[in-house]
Amino acid sequence: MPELPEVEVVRQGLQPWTVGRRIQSVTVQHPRSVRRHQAGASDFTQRLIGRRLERIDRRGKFMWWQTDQDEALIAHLGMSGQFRVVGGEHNARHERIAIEFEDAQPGIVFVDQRTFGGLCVDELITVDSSQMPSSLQHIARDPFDDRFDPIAVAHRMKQSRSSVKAVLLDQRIVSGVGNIYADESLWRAQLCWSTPANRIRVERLHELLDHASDVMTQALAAGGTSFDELYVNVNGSSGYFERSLDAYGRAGRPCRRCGELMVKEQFGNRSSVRCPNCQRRR
DNA sequence: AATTAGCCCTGATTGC
DNA sequence: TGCAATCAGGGCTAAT
Repeated sequence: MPELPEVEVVRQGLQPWTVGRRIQSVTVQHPRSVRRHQAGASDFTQRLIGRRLERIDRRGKFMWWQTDQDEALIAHLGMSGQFRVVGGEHNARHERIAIEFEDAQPGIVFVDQRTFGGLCVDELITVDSSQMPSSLQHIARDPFDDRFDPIAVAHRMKQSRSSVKAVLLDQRIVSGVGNIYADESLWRAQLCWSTPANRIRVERLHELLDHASDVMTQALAAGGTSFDELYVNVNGSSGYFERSLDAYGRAGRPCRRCGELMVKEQFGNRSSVRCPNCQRRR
């Protein structure tokens, strides 16, 4: 499940292969992968052909290229999206969109088994002195953003009666955190996922955000978390942060802090793993 | 307005 | 053995 560190690995991997190059052709092989582009697949293609990609940015789990027409080519990996650099013939399983460039260098393909991810073209606007795609205005700054304000975000979290995990996953409050790094952050902060955010001292919420930033920084340094071939870098290589995970995927195994057996619990229609001893339910 | 449940999707795994 | 149910879950929409 690509979250902020995995998306950042992909962004950095794509940069040298895409920025400064002009698009020659775009092939949409699956309509669902451009469903966010309201005007349809042919409009998507027409807006991109002949455009030069100027730079690639990211906020939370979204990334986008700025084109020489000052539009944004937005990408979200969803659950299983990948970008692969391909030279010559390519026909990968679950290949959804292919982009070729005017020079003779390799193109890129968007591969996505479950098609939760996708691409679209959108206008760029300036919000709060940051340039970003219009359709991503509701996405809050992530902990890697220079202007991320953990004190303000902690106070915003403190106002919610939802569970602290639901708030941590709310991309309108803080972006980039998904189920893996939410469980990791809560384990480090010794908080139970179900505790209402407004019942937690704001100082502890601030600490939780610091843990989130730390664990994602460490995951990025390790090249991200890979469980299987569903998350890989543009060259097909996997990250190795999985071996460093303390909570996610460790149900039934001893807590690395106290030795108690970790438990898996239902959280909405997904799951949470916590230590029943050092992440006590209030 | 705030919060939560449900939907989309495919393939590996589990259960009968 | 074979088929069906289950699980994974981000982001959006609908319902409460």
